[in-house]
Amino acid sequence: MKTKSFSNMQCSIARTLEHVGSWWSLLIIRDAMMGARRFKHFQTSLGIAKNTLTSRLNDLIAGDILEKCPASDGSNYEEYRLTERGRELAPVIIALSQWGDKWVAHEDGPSTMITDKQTGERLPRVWPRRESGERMDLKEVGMLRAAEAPAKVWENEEENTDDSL
Amino acid sequence: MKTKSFSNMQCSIARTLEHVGSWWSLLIIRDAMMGARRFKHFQTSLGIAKNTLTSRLNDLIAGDILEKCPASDGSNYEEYRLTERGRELAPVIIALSQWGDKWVAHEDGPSTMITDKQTGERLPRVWPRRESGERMDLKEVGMLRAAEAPAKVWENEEENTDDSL
DNA sequence: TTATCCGGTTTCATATCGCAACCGGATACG
DNA sequence: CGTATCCGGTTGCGATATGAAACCGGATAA
Repeated sequence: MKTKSFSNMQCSIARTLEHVGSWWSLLIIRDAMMGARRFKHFQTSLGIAKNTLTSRLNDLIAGDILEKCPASDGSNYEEYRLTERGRELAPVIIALSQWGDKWVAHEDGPSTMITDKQTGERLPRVWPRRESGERMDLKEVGMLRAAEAPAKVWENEEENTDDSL
Repeated sequence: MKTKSFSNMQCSIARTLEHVGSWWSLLIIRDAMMGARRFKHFQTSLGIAKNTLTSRLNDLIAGDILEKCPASDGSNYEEYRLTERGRELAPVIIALSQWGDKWVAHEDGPSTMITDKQTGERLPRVWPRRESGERMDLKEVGMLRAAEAPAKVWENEEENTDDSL
């Protein structure tokens, strides 16, 4: 028996989690975004078992999030680099980081700062906005079932169907 | 032997994943954001095993992401609702959804639309921006180790230390 | 030429998860 | 009132995922 796969679900969130939803994946991607390239970087930074790391790295390569390429330092080894798909996960990583900073901060303060490289300033929170760039209130955001999608099981109930965002 | 915990890590991303990093957590939160309230809603929508769902719901309650409160439909049952902490995970959910829409879309199209309730329009992508609201290029975003944090293991190497975002 | 580093693989014990059966209290039905 | 069904679980079991430690072959360093 396999652990259930999300890949057949139509939902984009489920399909994304199929790629990055296991325990270590997002931390590996975080380290890659912070400059980790080599097996040992990930291994010592994360304290992950080597076989598990091998497995997760291969999954990320199979999902085209990372790619293996010749080491940039001249050695014969290879290194792991983010693909564009991988780099575009930055909003997810940043959102997770900022939520953690606000709600579950470590007593010593955050260990990672997400900044504007030009100014060195910390970025404002990644947040839903209108086309104009204006920040939205969460109450203004709708998460709706697309017309073609199967009905939510809790729809057509007596009460209401508004989402609670 | 337990699966390794992230809670002792200083990194906010790891600390957040401690709450929402297991396979089902974010899908449960997604369903809650789309209006799911009752045990059976989650169970039939996700196709998750009941004991696993019980476990995940209790974890989310322990993490103050969900709370149990009397049912709004007058029955004697209870229902699960997002706390404010939970609602503030919306940027994470939206970022995951939008990444999936772009990179791993289902052939039938996305099943979930994230919209502006006022206009019904789809939201632009959640993305790092400056205080002004201007969208940033990922190359302009820095993910830096805070001064107090332990050094990254790949720092002080011959090559360079710029991150690759 | 020997020792160490690097990036793994293998083996084994434990932990997590899916599945199906069961269960007790609440509700619905006749 | 009596029985059946719904709801929200719990229990037991087998399969999968993970961690720890030992081992390994090729590249590099001394």
